Amino acid sequence: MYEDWAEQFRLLGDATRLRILMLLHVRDACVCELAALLPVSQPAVSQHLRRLKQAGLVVEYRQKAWVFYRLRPDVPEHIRRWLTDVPVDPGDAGWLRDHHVGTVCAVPDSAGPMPVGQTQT
Amino acid sequence: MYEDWAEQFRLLGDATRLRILMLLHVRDACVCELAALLPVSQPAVSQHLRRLKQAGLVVEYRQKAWVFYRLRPDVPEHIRRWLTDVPVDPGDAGWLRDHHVGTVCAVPDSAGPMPVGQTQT
DNA sequence: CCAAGGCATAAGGATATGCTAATATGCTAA
DNA sequence: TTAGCATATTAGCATATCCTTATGCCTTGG
Repeated sequence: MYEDWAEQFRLLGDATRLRILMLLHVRDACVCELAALLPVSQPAVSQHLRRLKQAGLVVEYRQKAWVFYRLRPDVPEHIRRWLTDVPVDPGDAGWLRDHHVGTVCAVPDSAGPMPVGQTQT
Repeated sequence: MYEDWAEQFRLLGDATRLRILMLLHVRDACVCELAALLPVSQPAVSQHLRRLKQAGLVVEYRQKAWVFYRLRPDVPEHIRRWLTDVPVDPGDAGWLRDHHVGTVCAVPDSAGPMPVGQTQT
């Protein structure tokens, strides 16, 4: 059924949503970071993330006060290829490098995502 | 700019339009054939074809009384890859095999597309 | 030239989509 | 427990999208 495939293309067919995916391709990020970087409101970000989660492209995990999102490691092969064709915005990549949650969202102490096998700096 | 990429994904993000692309991937077809096969009106087919033409994915050429469309041979590499990931509907492929313009559209005499290096049967 | 059919375009309507503002919910830290 | 912030959800709105009907244009064959 072409409708299923069309829906997958449609999922990537929005600039904001596609940008979020590319950002998460660089590194995990929490909602407040994305909302700070993107030119849309926090609810808009949440809604996009919900769609991406329901489509099985991202997963969420809590870290301190924030909810981080990451690209699912087992994203369908073809979708991963499609995303690989899209170049990452250097500005976005730089922003992610130069900021961390504590800087952007102003909360308790400072902490970044440390989900799997990483040692705290 | 992600908007340009999103627009390309959006172009494939409609079941009817995607189906047309997959049909043209099998062989060239004229508007009346597509309108006969697809569950939408002839103007709807025309409008989809116009979008595909404007996006540079297809070209048209006249043959007798009909306007045939074909996939552009120089479609952007990445889009060709994306389309390759989508399986062709066997039913559609069969329909294209079992029908030709004269059968479907009922016009003067019989004739199929004979665009490049082919000899008339 | 005329008639007939293929095709394109225009107009209108129904639905989908993406956003914001307002609000609810949930954690965290004290 | 309570205050404060992060996030999710809801409602409403503006726009985009896709369809149909109506219509005009063009080509073909007589």
